Amino acid sequence: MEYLEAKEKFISTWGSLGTLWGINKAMAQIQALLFISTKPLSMEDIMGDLKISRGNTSMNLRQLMDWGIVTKVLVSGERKEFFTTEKDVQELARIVAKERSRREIKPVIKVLEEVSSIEDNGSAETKELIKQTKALKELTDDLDILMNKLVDQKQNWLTKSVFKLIK
Amino acid sequence: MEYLEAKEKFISTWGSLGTLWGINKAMAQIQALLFISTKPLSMEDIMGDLKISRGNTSMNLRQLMDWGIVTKVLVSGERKEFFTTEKDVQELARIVAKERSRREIKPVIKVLEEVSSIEDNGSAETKELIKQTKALKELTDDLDILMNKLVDQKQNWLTKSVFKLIK
DNA sequence: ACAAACTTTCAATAACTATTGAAAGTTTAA
DNA sequence: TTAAACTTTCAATAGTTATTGAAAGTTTGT
Repeated sequence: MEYLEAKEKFISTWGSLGTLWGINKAMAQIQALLFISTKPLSMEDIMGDLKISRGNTSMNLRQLMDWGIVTKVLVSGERKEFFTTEKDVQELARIVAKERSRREIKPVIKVLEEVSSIEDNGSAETKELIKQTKALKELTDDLDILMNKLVDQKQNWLTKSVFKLIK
Repeated sequence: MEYLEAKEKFISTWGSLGTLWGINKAMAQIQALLFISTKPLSMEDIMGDLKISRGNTSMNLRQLMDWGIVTKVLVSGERKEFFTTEKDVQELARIVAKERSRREIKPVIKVLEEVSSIEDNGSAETKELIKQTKALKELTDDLDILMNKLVDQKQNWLTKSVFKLIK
């Protein structure tokens, strides 16, 4: 496989994986492109390479910056703006985990809490609703805490400590 | 909050959370409804309760059965089919983790493997592509293995062992 | 073998989400 | 202060995915 083919394969796969970590295709592709680039890229570079419009590029770069995954860099002697992404996969995972927890998991936990604490009027239906949402709340809580903790251990958390425990 | 309001809140929240675990709204809502129901429900019951069409109900029930989350049950004296979902959250998490790994993560790992093992022709671009996709491949691999292992420890895995390690 | 009771399929369409591109906005250099 | 170089915004539109509903298919009881 040639460089160009491999690059395209990577970008398109990463793009369609976007949904898995909750972002859209263009956003994931821009991130992928920056991730394997040896130097910061301008908006022109990105538009040209991914064949997407200026507007689309602008909006998705902004979102990536909101996530904290992409940052603007100044290239001296250049007027236009250039962009890079976090290059360290561990750090990338931390950011994504934190953001998804904040944006998606936390709000769900809040609803589960509310629902599971309605008053028990004695009916079987109410009892079941309380029981099941409580169980779901506890699981979601545990997973969220685990995710955040794992991802806080800055270096080598996975291989270092967790694996030996559960092998 | 009354039972009905709580029930609706739970179903709609769980439904919109569907994307988080990679299924569509109707599918997640059907599962939610079954999850808090005290008895198996028929297609009529589900259509009526969620106000969705017969076709939609049929297709999404089928998908839930493909995932292994919902099963048909026979209710004696009844001609129509009834459905229940796995009621244990731990077991539910196991099934979902296994399926997502198989359907989404494994294929991505395969592509990352292919891309990261292209021949190094010495150029900086190629070196970067190899380096970064390799790092991504290793992280994804680790997370996938971790997810599957955690979820294999049938009972209490979370609270029991992992938490004390990383607290 | 028939028909009633039920489920599945799938083409049409509705609903939603992403993308474009041109106009408006901003920054910079002279 | 002007205008060129650049970025952002957003209404229009394209593209994608979900939903409907009616026809076709299946099963069961008589």
